Amino acid sequence: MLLAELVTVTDAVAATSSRLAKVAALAELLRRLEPDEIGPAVGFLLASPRQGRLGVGWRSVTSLDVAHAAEPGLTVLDVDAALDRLAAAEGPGSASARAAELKGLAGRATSGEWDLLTRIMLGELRTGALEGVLLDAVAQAADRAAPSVRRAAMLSGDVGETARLALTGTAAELGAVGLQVGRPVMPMLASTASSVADALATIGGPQARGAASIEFKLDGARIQVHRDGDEVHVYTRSLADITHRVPEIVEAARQLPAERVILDGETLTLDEDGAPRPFQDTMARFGSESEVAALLRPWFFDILHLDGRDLIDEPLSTRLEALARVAGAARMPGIVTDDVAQAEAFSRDALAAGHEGVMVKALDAPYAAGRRGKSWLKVKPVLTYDLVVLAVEPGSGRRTGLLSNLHLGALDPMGEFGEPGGFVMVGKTFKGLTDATLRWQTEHFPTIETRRSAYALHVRPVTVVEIAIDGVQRSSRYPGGIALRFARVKGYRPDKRADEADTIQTLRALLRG
DNA sequence: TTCCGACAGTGGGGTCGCAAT
DNA sequence: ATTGCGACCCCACTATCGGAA
Repeated sequence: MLLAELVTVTDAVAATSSRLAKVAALAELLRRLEPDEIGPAVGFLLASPRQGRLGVGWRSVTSLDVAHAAEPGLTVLDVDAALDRLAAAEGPGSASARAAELKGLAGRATSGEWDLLTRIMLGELRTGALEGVLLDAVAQAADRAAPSVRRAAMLSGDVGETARLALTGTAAELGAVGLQVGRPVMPMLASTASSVADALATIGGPQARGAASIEFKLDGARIQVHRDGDEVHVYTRSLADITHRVPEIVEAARQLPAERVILDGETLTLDEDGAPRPFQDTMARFGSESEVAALLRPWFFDILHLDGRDLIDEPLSTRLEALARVAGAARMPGIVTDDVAQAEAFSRDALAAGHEGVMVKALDAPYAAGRRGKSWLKVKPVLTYDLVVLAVEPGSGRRTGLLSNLHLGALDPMGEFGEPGGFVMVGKTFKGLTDATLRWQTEHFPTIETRRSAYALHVRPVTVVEIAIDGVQRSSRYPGGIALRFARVKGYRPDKRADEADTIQTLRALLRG
């Protein structure tokens, strides 16, 4: 198949807001693919090529200057082969080898094809169709039930292979795709609740008769651990195999009293007193190839398979019983209760121990791989501060033409970081903005503009905005030495003056809890 | 007819390894 | 030795479509 056909279809998909129309257009395309084109094409449609990391980012794409082809000629398999060569380049000279490969590809592509190719390589198509819509399209094209396609994709962790199987295999083969020890599963995800009481009410239902599992929520990295005898693999949330980086977790898995097991959990590093280290310190270890002093410790909160028995379709209550037999000291602290006061007390314990908060989970729910449903709710404390807008950046995509991303400053009353009474930038945010707020920003900020830079409109520091954050972290980027974590807008505060804003000292005090 | 679950988009912070400088 | 890039860990929130109620 020609790449140009994907251009036509993805343009059509982007042009309609109807998901049914997107699914129909994608299904029609999928039906026309040859079997060996399905894997590559699905990778393109998800902007997640099957080759994985290509070593190609925004910089390498935009620094190219090539004349494009006048007529389409590239096929899906041509592009797949070019991406193979890009992914294979490493070592000295690899950057120029990749640049040459990119240049060759760009020269063979029409400008429309190159536009699609760059979006594929940069990982964002923005056509309003990703995994969910594409899986529906696969089901439609293959004439299979959507849930069976989705389940196969989630349990195999591989949408491309699932599409190939659905389109070329039998329904029975698709239905036979299941858990396999050693092959990662898309992890189950959580929604957010505003309080433990709310979470318990949601989980327990209107009558709140059902109890829930309340568990510590740790500020670390998600891990999925597979053990088959002495063979152990550790995967990240995005299913990357990081076994070689975490020997201490491999060793811990080998100590478990089970032969074949799949566990879901979280890992982080502790300080000498056994208190959790900041997320940044955990990431320094988790992201590193080399062994350093700080050891990662695993905590397991779920079990998907135990010694020949799949548990994903069992209720959480059954899975927790199995986990209790296997995990020992590596079991995530948790209680089962229907009592709000008891759950809240447990949440306070989690926070007192230095953790993020708690998870509240429905005991009757199966392990819904790849789903972000209401069966798991996270509850974390939210802090709010009044900060001052220093600049605004124009938005992109559906925020094109609107002023979107805010630069936020804290008051510096003593002039520790500049003029007394000035402001120190502590982060940015684009979150929490409604369409109405975006329109208001776009009208308001030009009226107090002081200067424009390449990326932002700088304004007089007079606009106070209430910002919610989860906390602060060390920063080498910002002059105050801290950055906001997960900042989002709660609302503008026209009733407040800038000199009433919260101070950099107040925010810095959060660093040490 | 209204409600709500699921999805996609819009970007934020930091950390690492690696190649180029 | 330093710098810039790419990859990837954490993440909140709003708008929208279309099936469920």
